[in-house]
Amino acid sequence: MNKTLLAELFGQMADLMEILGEDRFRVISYRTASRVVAESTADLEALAKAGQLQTLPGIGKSTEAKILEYIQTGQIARHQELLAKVPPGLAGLLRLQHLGPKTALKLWKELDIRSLDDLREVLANHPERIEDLPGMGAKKVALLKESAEFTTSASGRHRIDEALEIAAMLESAVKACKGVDELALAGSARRWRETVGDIDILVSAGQKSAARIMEAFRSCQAVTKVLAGGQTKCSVIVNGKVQADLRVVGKESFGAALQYFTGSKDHNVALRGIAIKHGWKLNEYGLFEEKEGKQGRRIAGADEEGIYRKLGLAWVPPELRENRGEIEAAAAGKLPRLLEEADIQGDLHMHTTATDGAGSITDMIESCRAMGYKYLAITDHSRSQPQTGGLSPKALLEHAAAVRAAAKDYPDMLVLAGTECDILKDGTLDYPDDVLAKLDFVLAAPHAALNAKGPAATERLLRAIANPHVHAIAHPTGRLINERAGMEVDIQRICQAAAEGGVALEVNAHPLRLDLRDVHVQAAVKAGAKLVICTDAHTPGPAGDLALMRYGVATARRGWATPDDVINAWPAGKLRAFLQQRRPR
DNA sequence: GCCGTTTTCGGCCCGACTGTTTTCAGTCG
Repeated sequence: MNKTLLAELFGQMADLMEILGEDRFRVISYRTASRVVAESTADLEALAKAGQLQTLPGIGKSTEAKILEYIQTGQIARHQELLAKVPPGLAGLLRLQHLGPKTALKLWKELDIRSLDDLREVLANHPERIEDLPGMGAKKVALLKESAEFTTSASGRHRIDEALEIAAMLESAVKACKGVDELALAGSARRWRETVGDIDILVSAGQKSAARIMEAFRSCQAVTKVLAGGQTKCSVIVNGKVQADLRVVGKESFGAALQYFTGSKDHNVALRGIAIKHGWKLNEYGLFEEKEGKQGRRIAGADEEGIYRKLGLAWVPPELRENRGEIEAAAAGKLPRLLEEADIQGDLHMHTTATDGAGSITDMIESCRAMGYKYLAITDHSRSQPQTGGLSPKALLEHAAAVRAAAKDYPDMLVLAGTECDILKDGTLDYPDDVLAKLDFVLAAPHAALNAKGPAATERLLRAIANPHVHAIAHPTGRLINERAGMEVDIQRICQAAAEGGVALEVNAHPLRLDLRDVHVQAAVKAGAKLVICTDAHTPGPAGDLALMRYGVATARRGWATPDDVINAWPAGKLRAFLQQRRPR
């Protein structure tokens, strides 16, 4: 069964139902089902067999029946019914900005527009037909033209590192403005999601300064277009591709606005539900008492902590705000002490000039020392990666000797001679066991045949985990964000095997990889598997690739990882003991 | 369609901005 396809199916059903004007809460249910299926790390078929699907939040009787139907027949009758009522391409119109379900319905019924291509054709040749529809006009047509173009050229989500770079530029421009009291990054960037749809910046300032701050924001050099600009809110496009929003609120509302605009939406909806139970109302201006349906006294709002406290919750780190159990944990005082960047004691995945790295062995040791690390591992590529200059067994052993020789000059550092050894297609390793046995640290990693799905991909990793010389699996799925989906594996089996075998799973910190991803980390933590967070550095210097550690730490935090779960947050002695228990006796 | 320390029925988050309007509907986050 394909989870991604099932999730898309539920999403498309929601779109079609929305166009048909069906009950909006029912539509929300289908969107929830889509998200839960997409994010689930559980084996849905096993859950289905056990009659346990309804234990998933947001999955009830009706959705369970539809999942069962999908497993058995590969389709859902209700989906087919919807497709019979609405042209399937119509849902594609909803991807456009300024075009929602009502407009899509109107375009179809009045002008027989059935797809994005149809819409483009009419916009190009007969725009007056759209302009003359009730509720439409010249400006609306111009907006649609623009978003039809934008959707092909520059839509979608942007990598977190790219988003943070743009955010920093915007922040410094706004910060320089007089009258800015507080400034913070909000949205999914503050939550450190792996991709960001748009950048949200929040400022507190007096009313008199708001207009000037807006102006500073929209006149930033990199701003290529202003989408909207009101009294308190301004939306722009930066570098022709990334949307950024600025909101200005009063000081008394800054915490409420920060909470509100940080999201996620699901987290906020749950918080609002708690407020309602108390007879209060929560919005971006504060937490308010309500009297006879009217907004009463503000009881919190200046800072986030106050809002969570009033609602009976511990303050929730932004990385956890996805409504994946953090609210229950915050209510019970059981939020984990999340891993922090300062906990990291070393980096165990990096390359040198021996293969495709840019620094020498000593460059990398010096760089790690400058990072304040206590240990590192040099892990160059194996022979099946000829494009990287992968090492033959003989070259590998010579390289290991060179690493150990260099390490003698650094008695304060633990330097491990290692490898990033290919996991071949059948799950065997690129070096024989007797070669691997001579190393201090063996990272095994899949590099080729990365579009494998199902049991074969899972078995491949399980076989690598079973090798007694392997200490950790690097970038286990091989996905590249926005470029390659990677292997679809049964993550729960992988985590189980890793936990039992004492093999760590890497959270590759490169913002192109972030592999394991957040929900996989959460599955690993739950299974008791240990993690190792590494940068896969190919350049030396504390400002080079080694500095990417923060993305890995953030991803681990999003998966609820504590320092105890992460072997390179441990002291050197404990790490050594962990690695040595793998040695076959 | 889901869900339940007020509920198995009756709720389900809330406000800003825009365009086409003349008090509001649609879209967005």
